Amino acid sequence: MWEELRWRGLVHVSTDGDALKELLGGPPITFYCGFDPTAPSLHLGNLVQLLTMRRIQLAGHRPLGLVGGSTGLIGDPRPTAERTLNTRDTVAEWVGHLRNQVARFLGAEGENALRVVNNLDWTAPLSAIDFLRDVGKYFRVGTMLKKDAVSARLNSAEGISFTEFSYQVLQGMDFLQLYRDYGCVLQTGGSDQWGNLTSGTDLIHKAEGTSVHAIGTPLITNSDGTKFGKSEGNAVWLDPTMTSPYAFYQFWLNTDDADVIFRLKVFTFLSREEIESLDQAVASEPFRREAQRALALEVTTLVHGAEATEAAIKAAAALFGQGELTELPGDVLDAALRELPHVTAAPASSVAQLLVDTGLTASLGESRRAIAQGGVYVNNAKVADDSATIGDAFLGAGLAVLRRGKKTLAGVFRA
RNA sequence: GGCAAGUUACCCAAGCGGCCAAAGGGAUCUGACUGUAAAUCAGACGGCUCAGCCUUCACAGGUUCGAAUCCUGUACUUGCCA
Repeated sequence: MWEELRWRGLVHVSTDGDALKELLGGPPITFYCGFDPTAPSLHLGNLVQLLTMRRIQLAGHRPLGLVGGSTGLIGDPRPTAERTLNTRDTVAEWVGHLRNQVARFLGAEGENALRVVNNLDWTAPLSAIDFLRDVGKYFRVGTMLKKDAVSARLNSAEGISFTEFSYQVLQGMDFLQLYRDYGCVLQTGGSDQWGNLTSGTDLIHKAEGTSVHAIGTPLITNSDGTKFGKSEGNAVWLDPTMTSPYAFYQFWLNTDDADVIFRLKVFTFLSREEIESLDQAVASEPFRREAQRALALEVTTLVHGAEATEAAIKAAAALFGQGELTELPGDVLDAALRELPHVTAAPASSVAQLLVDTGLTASLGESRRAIAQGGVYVNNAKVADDSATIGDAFLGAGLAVLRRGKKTLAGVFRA
């Protein structure tokens, strides 16, 4: 198991490797990973953790999925800037969403079924005095200041609030609580969380005299230096209402050659042999994008299921196909457009406004610019005039394909 | 609590009375080339009823024909001292 994780590149930092190897190769242990509600949905960064947990679960170990009902109210310090606090209601609502998402990826059946816990359950009843006496005494300020996230902020013009500074203590408490309640001896998380992970192992060492473990997975980056997990500048979410399965599939399909093998290791359950064979394919026939197709298929199926994935593939085939749109059966095109952002509109609607309505552009000015730059198409015909209306461009079934650039599409249905 | 410095568009960062919708870099978008890659080159990058107009340079007032630039107050941030 340990070797498997290492081969997939999932271990960036960890506590003692030999001990972990033994632990993961031995009888079932209980381990946990936490997810803070910073948004209504988890994103691709969280997916790394979810799949890592699943791998460890498949080796027979018992996962605890922690949702950060309390830590989400405090905010994990980011290196750049202080977070804006969300209301308690908002956080509580997001916690609910995260619970469901976490449950989707981890088996709920059998000996080592997923158990979901919420750190608000043990944090909320704690008084400030108890917190400072029973927990605070174990933490040395010098150590706390050395954590990367904290020191980065201290050295910045932004500074850090006491609230965010305290975050590591809360996360340390979580690990201790889970150790006591469930015998949890391993925590996984992103390597940017390393300071918070060790906060827990240190606390348990001091409070209980036991050594427990932590694994930090690497931060996923793109080889060209841009930020991973952004499509069109927006985050890629696991929630299908926030990122459609179609957009999700497209995101993976557009993976850079230089990154695709690494992604397959991290984000799919394909075997070593299968991935190595795809590696060959990238080297010998890159233009076929076999590895990208496999990646997009696997990950979309994991997150959205086989049915939604099939619809996304069919939609892509229809919209990116070589043939004329008019030659496509009406129902195929109709289904494809429903996978995309779409609106209904009257023939008198201007193309520029429809671009805004479908989210292809952010403002009319941007629409005009895009048209002037020759980047807007209706049913694959370039729009030349920024005052154009959708007019009679509707195809037989009363729909039209709006495109910006090469691959950003939207559907328009006749009102 | 005292003293000092700072707050510019998505991010970093210039500007220090008119030539400023505001240099430069990054990110992003479009075009060319391609494989719905990458790299490279070119253009765009506040909003609009777009040869013009409107709203921006922390916030609120003021000085001035004219302010991102000067003055006053407020908020926030940082550093040093207590």
